[in-house]
Formats: sequence, structure tokens, C-alpha cells
Amino acid sequence: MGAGAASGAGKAKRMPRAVREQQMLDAAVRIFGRRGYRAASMDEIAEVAGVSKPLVYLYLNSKEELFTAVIRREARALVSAVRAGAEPKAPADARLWAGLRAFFLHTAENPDGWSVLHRQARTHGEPFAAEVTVMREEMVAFVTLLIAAAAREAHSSEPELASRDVGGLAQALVGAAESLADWANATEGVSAKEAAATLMNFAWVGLGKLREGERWMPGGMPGGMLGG
Amino acid sequence: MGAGAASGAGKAKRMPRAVREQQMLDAAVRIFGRRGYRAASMDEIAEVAGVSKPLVYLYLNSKEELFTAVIRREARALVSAVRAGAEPKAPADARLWAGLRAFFLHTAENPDGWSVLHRQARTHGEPFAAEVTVMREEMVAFVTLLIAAAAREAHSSEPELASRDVGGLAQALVGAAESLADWANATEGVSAKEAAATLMNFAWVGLGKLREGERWMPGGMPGGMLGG
Amino acid sequence: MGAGAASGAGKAKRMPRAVREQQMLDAAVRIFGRRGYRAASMDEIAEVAGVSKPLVYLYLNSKEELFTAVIRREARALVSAVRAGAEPKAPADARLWAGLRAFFLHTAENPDGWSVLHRQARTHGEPFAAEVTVMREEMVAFVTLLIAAAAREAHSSEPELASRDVGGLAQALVGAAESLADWANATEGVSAKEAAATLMNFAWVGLGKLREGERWMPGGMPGGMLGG
Amino acid sequence: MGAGAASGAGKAKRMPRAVREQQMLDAAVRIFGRRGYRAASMDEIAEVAGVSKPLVYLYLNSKEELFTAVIRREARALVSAVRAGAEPKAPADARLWAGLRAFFLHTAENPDGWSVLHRQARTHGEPFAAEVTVMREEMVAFVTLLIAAAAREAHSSEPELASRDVGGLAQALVGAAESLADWANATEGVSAKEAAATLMNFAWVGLGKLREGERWMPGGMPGGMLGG
DNA sequence: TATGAATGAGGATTCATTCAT
DNA sequence: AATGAATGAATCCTCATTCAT
Repeated sequence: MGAGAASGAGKAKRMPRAVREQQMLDAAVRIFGRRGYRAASMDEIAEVAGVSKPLVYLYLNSKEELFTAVIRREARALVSAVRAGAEPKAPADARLWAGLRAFFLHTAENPDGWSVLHRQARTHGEPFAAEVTVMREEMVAFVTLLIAAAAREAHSSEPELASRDVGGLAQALVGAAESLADWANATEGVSAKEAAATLMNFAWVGLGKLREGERWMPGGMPGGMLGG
Repeated sequence: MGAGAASGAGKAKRMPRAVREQQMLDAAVRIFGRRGYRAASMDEIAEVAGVSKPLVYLYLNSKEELFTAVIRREARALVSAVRAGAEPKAPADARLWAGLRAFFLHTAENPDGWSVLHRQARTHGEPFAAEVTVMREEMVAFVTLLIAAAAREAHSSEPELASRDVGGLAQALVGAAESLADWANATEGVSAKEAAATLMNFAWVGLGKLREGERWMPGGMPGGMLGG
Repeated sequence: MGAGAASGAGKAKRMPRAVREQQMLDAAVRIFGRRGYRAASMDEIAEVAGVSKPLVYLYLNSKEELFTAVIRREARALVSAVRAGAEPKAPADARLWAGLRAFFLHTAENPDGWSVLHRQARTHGEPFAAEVTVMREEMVAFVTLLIAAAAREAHSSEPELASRDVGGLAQALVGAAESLADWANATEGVSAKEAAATLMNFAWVGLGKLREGERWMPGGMPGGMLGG
Repeated sequence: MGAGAASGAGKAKRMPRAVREQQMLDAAVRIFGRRGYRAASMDEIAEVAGVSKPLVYLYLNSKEELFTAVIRREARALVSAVRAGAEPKAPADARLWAGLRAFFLHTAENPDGWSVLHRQARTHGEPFAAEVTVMREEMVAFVTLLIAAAAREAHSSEPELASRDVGGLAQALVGAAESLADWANATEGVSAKEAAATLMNFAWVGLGKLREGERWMPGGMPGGMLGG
């Protein structure tokens, strides 16, 4: 009780607000992530946090605000993780690779937080979905940026990819990443690195060819793009 | 109101069980899709269905069974739609294209059903998630099959894609499709066809190159794959 | 389907009212006896009776009336059984013995009916308890009569048992019989005859001595009645 | 309303859990005893207890547990009352007499509790019946013990009563007592003491004679046991 | 004679939230 | 800084009962 903050789930009483708040958010992430917003009960959250219910209300006001706080904290953590991986001066492909690795690693290490962001928050009405949308747009913007950077680095003579195409591609990439994160979390023996590699290969190679002007078209060129 | 049965959404009483059941499922898809499993109330479902609550219980037994019935009906409908698009004898790329188009069309036309399948069912515990997993695996299998078929049709001399790669790719593709479906649903002015095209381009081109042996590797070939 | 009434649980349609009614009462005895009045559902009764619910209402009007009808039928059956055993001209002890035997036999053979009379009917409010009270009073009266008859037959010179005493004794006897019926029903290997013998021994012997003027008194005669 | 805490059944708020719990149990005994398990509503119990329904659930968890708690409390109270009356060193007849008096007094003073134990608990399925069976067996054991003690005290030379006989007798006695308790409760002007005396006379005298070897037998000794 | 379709009313249980200390 | 005591408002589900045929 002298110097040093208590950490862990001990039954320490009378600790500073900031610490208590984090304990509550930790508990909330866990419960919300596992049970979902509606099924999570303030009772259980308070119990897991090791405090009384009124204290949760004193600090976080309501279930809705608590959930929002959780979403924000987790979103910030994920975005930070992804950003932290990418050195600003590295080439675009290296940055994408680093970002993907960080993404899969973070989601694998924080399954409850990932569940809150990817499943729960988007599943329950407007106050929350918006919160995640903001984060997702940051992600999409990040990827869009990298695609553009890649194009610049290639200083190719081919026409730019239309910005609408870029938007769709970024969406698809982020969606694929999200889906793979779930898959990696659920599938025994699929590591974050493998998931990242799978996606990177797929994305980068396809992206390159697209830039070279190849397209698939209904009716297709005979022999198709698969032909040798 | 003389002769002739009322048809349409009117307040007709006393209709055969099968009909009433579909009305209930329609209402349930809507409410579950918009509110989520927990937040949806049997009261509201009954009201929207235009019947009393006891009748809902008489026919569908419990909230859980009702939700399961909804999931099954919607899953079946989606799978059928996707399958219906693809002529069995067409080349693999045409079949994938048709499947994607059907997928985006169906999800766009049945946003509530899509929400139930993609968001709600997977968000709430084991009885339901499993139900969707079955469907999703059907989808992944379908895509995996097409990738393999594409390879065969190309009768190229290059080595087969490793089956692990194929698994990851199929996952990524399905995930990207799911994500794009949400995006198309939420974004004004993005049609199902465009979404399908974006993904098809991305997927098919990348796939072709992958089969040709191109890979992205950490550390990368200088100049990257984007270079001309 | 030709001549002869269908009996048993078959699915015969269109049978005379009297028969259908008995089927319903049979089902009702069973369900009421096992579940209790409140827990028994008209649904289950109708199902066990092999008819639709509206028919039960058509014939028996309401749950309350149905239960009353059941009580009456079972009460009548039990009283008849007890009376049937006792030849009017036999000596009092023989008649009591015969009555007891019949009682224990009937309750053993109709556990559901006995449950309805002894447990369920008396447990649920006034309309029903009264119904059983009538029957019980008949029983008590029967026993009272026998005690009196026994006294007459003994044409002893000792003073009559006070009528209040007789009342209490009859109550005690009937109560003991009821209790033993439950015990015999619940205890593996205790036959109706044994139960009857136990009670008869106990009752008749005690009765005899009481008539002879022996009494137990607080403070007791030293050595007590047990002394040799 | 000035200084001083309100005591009694007033609408005092905020009292310690233990107190509130007893109030709830008091209310529950009353409602369960009068209406029966199924017909009793948690709403009414809460109202009679002077609290809100959620508080009842907070403290007693469910209707089932509440009923069980009630049964246990009442059973314990009855057994204690019966035991308290009997001085361990007194002769067997005095102990039986004291026990009977206490029994009839307690049941007369707690008709709702007695109803719960004797009627309601035994009428509704297994979780509850078992609870009472335990208590009843304690009673039977108590009586059995006294019969045996009586035999010892008499140190007579006659053969012991067979243990099976003793079992049946104890059952009959307890059953008779239960039945008389109902009768005394229902009949204006029958006091606990009178009920006890009636039974004591009947039981003790009969018991004595039985020990002396008298028996009633089918076919009987001519003239019967009633004869002088 | 017989039933498929339908409901009003009520009951157990849970939950987010607030007082009073 | 922290909590034991307490509740209004839903929510799921069941049941006795009735129409219309």
C-alpha cells in the first residue's frame, strides 16, 4: 500500500478515480464483448470490476455512456496499434504490411475488444454504430492513402485508378481484413502473421495488375485472365 | 366487402396456419434485423405481424425458435439466390460473377434479412451463430470450388495453389463480399452491380496472378509489384 | 366400426356424448391428480382425452365445473366401494373391517382419484373443498354409526361414550385411514390388507378398552396403562 | 412521527435485510397457506410484505426458493414446538402428551403455516414434498421412539411389538394427529387440549392393550372385543 | 358432433437506475 | 470515495376461453 499502484483484480479499496475507471472499462469490455450490449448486465460488470453498482453509475453515468466509453477506448487502441506499426517513411507496401500485421495481432490479443468493435457496436442502434463508423473510416482512409501512395511510388504512365474504384477497393480490403480477423480468432492454428500474409498477397498482387489496366468483364475475354 | 377475399396486408382474420406463419416470419425478420435479438420484443413482432402474441407462441414456440426459424428461412433464401444465378455449365468466372451479382442484389433487396444473417445471428450466442456458420461454410465451399474450377479451366502448367492458400482466399473473398454488401446498402448511389464488379475485378485479377506464381514478400522485391 | 362401442384410447370419432364425457373425466382425473388443479392445463386434458379443447368446453363448460365433476365422480366411486364391502347385517366389527379393506383397496387402485380427493380438492379454495367435505362427512358418519352399533351389540352396562368423544374418535379414525392410504401407496411392499389390519387392530382394541372406561389422564395413574 | 423509529407493521423503509426477509416470509406463509403454491402470486406476496417485487427476488431468488424457505421455516418451528414441550426425562406417556398438546397448539396458532406444511407442500411436486417428508419422518421417529420407550418402561414380559407394527402405528398416529389438527382448526369450539386428549386416550389405551397381546382378527372372536 | 384459429389477461422474472448514508 | 437498500418498467411466456365453420 505504500508506493506503486495496485494492479490486478485485488480487492483494494479507495483508489484514485482514474484507476477505478479503467478497471470498470476492463470489466465492461469483457462483458460487453462476450454477452453483447443488451445481454450484458450492469450487475455483472460491477461485480467483475470489483465495485458496487452505484460507483459505476457515479463514474460512467449510464449503460449507454459506459458502452460508448468502451467503444472509444477500444477503437483508439486499435487505430493506435495499426498506426504504430507503419513507419511513415517506408514504402507503401511495407506500411500496408506492417499495418495488417499489427491489426491481426491486436485483434488476436484483444478478442473481447475486437468483438465489441466489430460485432456488438455495429449491431446495436445508432448511438454506437456511428462511433465505430468513425474508426472504420479512419482505417479505410489509411488504406486509401496507401493505395494512392503506391501509385505515386510506381510513377507509372498508366491512368490513375478512378477514385471510386479506390474507395471500393479499400472497403473490400478492410472488410476482408475484418473477416479474416474473425477467422483467425476462431480457427485453431491460424496465426496473425499468416492471415496478414494471405491478405497482403491477394491485395497487393491484384492491386498491381489493376493498375496495369487489366480488368475482368462480363462475357470476358476468351481465355480469360486465368489463361497462361 | 361483398364477395371476394381480402388480399394484401389488410387486417384479414382467420387465415390458414401456413400463411400466418409466413406473416410472422416476415415481421420477425424486420424487427430482429433492425433491433437485434435481445432488443426485439415479441410484443412488437406480434403487432407488426398483425396477430396476438399467443398466436406467435402457438405457432413458433419461443423467441429462440422464432429467431432460429427466421435465420433458417433467410439463409436458405440467400443461398438459393446465389445458386440460382450460376448456370452449372458456364465457365468459372461467369459463375462467380453471376453469384456475386445475385448476392449483392439479394442483400440489397432484403436488408433486414441480411442484417439478421450477417449481424444479429452471429452476435448472439451459440444456438444461432452455428446456424449461420453452416450457411457461411456453404458459401465458402462454393467459392473454393470456383477457384479450383478456374484453375482447372486454365489447365496451366504452374503448380496448384496450396489448399491452405485457397482456404484463406475464399475466406477473404467472402468476407470482402459481406463487407461490401454492408457498404453498398449504407452508401447512397452504390448499386449491387458496381459492388459486384469491384470485387470481381479485384478478386479475379489477383487470383490469376497468384496462380502465375507472383507473390508479395516481406522485404519485397525492390520497386515492388506495382512497378511497370 | 360396425357394432360395439369403441373403448380404450383409440381415435374413434363421433361417439355418443356419455362415452366422450367419461373419456374426458378419465383424462381429467389423471391430469388433476398428478399436476394439481392449477398446474393442470385444459390443453393437456383435452389431448389426453383425445378430443379438441372446444369439445371439452362444450360438454363441461369450464375448468371449475370439470374439476367439480371429477371430484363428484371420484367421491361417489369411493363411497360406493366402501359401502359395497359392508354387509348391512354383519356385526359392526366385520363391517368396519370390510369397509377399511375396501377403502385401502380402492385408493390403491385409483391413486389419481385418491390424489384428487385427498390432496388436490382440499387444497384449492372453497368451491372444491366443500365437495369433499360432504364425502368425508359421509365417511365419518359411517364410522360413527359403526362405533355406536358396536356399543349396542355389546349391550354393556357401562355408560355410553359421550357423543363428542365419538365424534373425535371417528375423525381420528378417518384421518388415520387417510394417512395410512398415502403411506401404503407410497411405501413399496405395504399392501392394502396390511394397512387395514394395522388400523383395525389399533382402532378396535382401543375402542373396546375405552368403552370399558379406561382413560389416560395427565399425571397418569402410576404404572400407567402399559404396566403388566 | 417526530423522533423515534417506527415499529410494528407500518410502512417503514430501509430496514436491514434480515428483518425484511422475515417480513417476506411472513407474507409468503400467509399467501401460500391460503391460496396454494400455484395460485399464490409473487405480486400479492410482495404487496402483503410491503415491498416491491424485485426486492423479494433479490432476497429470495425465485418463487420456488421462496416456497422452500417458507416450508423450512415452518417445519423447523413446528418440530421445535413439539420438542420443546417434552421434557427428556419424563415418562413416555407424559412426553407424548406434551408433544401432542404442543402440536395441536402450534397448528391452531399458525393455521397458515400448518396449511403450507400439511396441504400445499405435499400437493405440489417433488422439490417441496421431499422437504416435508423429512419433517414428517422426524415426527414419526419421535413417536416411534416414545412407543418403544413406553414398552421399556413397562418392562413387561410380553413379546415386543414387531417393528413393522410399530411403523404402521406411528404412521397411523401421526396421520390421526394431522387429521385432528385440521378438524380442530375447522370446528368451532374444539380446543387443542381436547383434540390432544381425544387422541391420547385413543392411542395410549389401544397401545397398552396391543402390547398385552390383544388383537382383532378377521372372523373375530364371537362377541367381538367390545363385549364385556 | 366436432375443430382449427384466435385472444385477453395475468404471472414469473430481470434490469437499469436511484436514494440515503 | 463508496455502498446496502429499494423500485418502475419491461419482457417472455402460459392459460382459460371463445368464434366461425
